[in-house]
Amino acid sequence: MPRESREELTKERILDTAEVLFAQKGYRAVSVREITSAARCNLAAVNYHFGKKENLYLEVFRSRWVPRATRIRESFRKAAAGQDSLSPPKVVRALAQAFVEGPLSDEERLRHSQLMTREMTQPTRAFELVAQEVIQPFFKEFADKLRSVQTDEVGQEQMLLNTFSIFSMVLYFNFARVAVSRLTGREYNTAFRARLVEQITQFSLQGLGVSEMEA
Amino acid sequence: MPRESREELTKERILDTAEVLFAQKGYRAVSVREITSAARCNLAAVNYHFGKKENLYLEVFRSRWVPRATRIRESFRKAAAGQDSLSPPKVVRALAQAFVEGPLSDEERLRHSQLMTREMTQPTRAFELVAQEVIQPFFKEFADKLRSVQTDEVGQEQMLLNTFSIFSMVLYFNFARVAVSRLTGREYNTAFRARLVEQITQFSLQGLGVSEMEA
DNA sequence: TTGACATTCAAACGAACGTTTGATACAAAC
DNA sequence: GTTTGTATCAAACGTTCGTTTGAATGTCAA
Repeated sequence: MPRESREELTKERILDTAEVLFAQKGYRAVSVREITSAARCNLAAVNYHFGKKENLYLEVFRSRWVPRATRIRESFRKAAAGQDSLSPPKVVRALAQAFVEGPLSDEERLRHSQLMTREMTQPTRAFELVAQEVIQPFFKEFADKLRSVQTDEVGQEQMLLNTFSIFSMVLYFNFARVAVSRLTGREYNTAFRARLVEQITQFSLQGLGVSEMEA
Repeated sequence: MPRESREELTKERILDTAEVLFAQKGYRAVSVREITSAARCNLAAVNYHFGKKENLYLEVFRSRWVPRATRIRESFRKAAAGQDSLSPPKVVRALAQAFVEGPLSDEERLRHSQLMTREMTQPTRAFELVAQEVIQPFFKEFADKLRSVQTDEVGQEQMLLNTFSIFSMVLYFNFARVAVSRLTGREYNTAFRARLVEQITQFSLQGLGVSEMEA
């Protein structure tokens, strides 16, 4: 058996398994023994390939999470570019679709949101990676695109907060699916996900159907 | 020294300390030794007063989290009742204020959101308590109040999803404050919290300032 | 065939974990 | 004064943790 393929097989298997378990239970709740036995390899393999457990966690973000975030971003870019003429509703819908219906499988989407939510609630060293390489550039791209098609002038901070508002819904409907499912009584199937895209888009764009403002 | 006060002092000190640490680091990442040494009591005190670590975690929700959630709910009720005539903007603003500027101190608010977010992402036995005694009745009360002042008819599921959308922002701007602070460059002081209430209210009610819908 | 290198493995390391134990201190009840 | 029940304490329990070790195995170049 060729050397490289064998080496990579174990290493890749550990990364795949570790990502699933870290997303499900969090860093501390997953033991190295649990990872290696699920990945069908020896206990010492983690330390051999990654040095220590913490490095494995970082490598999961580098080699799995970031590429997947890039796929989402490209999906958004593609959905937005596919339109003849862009408008704010189309940009927002493209974002919601990329995240909720996008290129990921259902399991991937759940994992992705869980890992990201974990880093947002209690940042580790992986947060630097996530913030610099993914969140910041993505926010910038989305805000630029939205600004370019909006008629009225909107300040930079207002733009950023609007982006956060949209992202909060996108993330929430993914990571809190247990609570959402329980309270709505609906499973996260294709129909419900389409419904959520509609909800995020419409809610972001027309609020609660109230035109007059001020309390 | 009277019997009850001594007993309660230690027990209450453990609960206070445990809540802070569980909120900061999560259940698994906090050891019983860490709690008892921070609470200045003996290691065995946790098992004496609560039986085991898991029961302590549940008791934190029962005796600390739920009462605080009740205070928030009463704050919302009061803010909404204080108005002469209710309107959707006033109801939404009352909710955002109750959560972001409400009766809690800044540390309390952070703890509250962190514990809730943890239970939403990976529910434990505490989630049942939270869902039944707090989230469900609160959602119902908010939805009823909003429906009663809305002119047009809105379905029950639509109402629920709208509530989720608002709550997603409220929760997100609390629990993800590290990310929000980093990307906006603003601290979570009084001024910024007032700004966030404005953002949540306005965003919920008028969207992005776009009146025409459909993509 | 030999030597160098990469990978896997069973076994063990010390440290930290949740929990239990039995002694001690102390206030109230008899 | 003795008994009873509650709370605290130091110490130890057995288990699990992340990590290390050194031998065994396999692969390729010389």
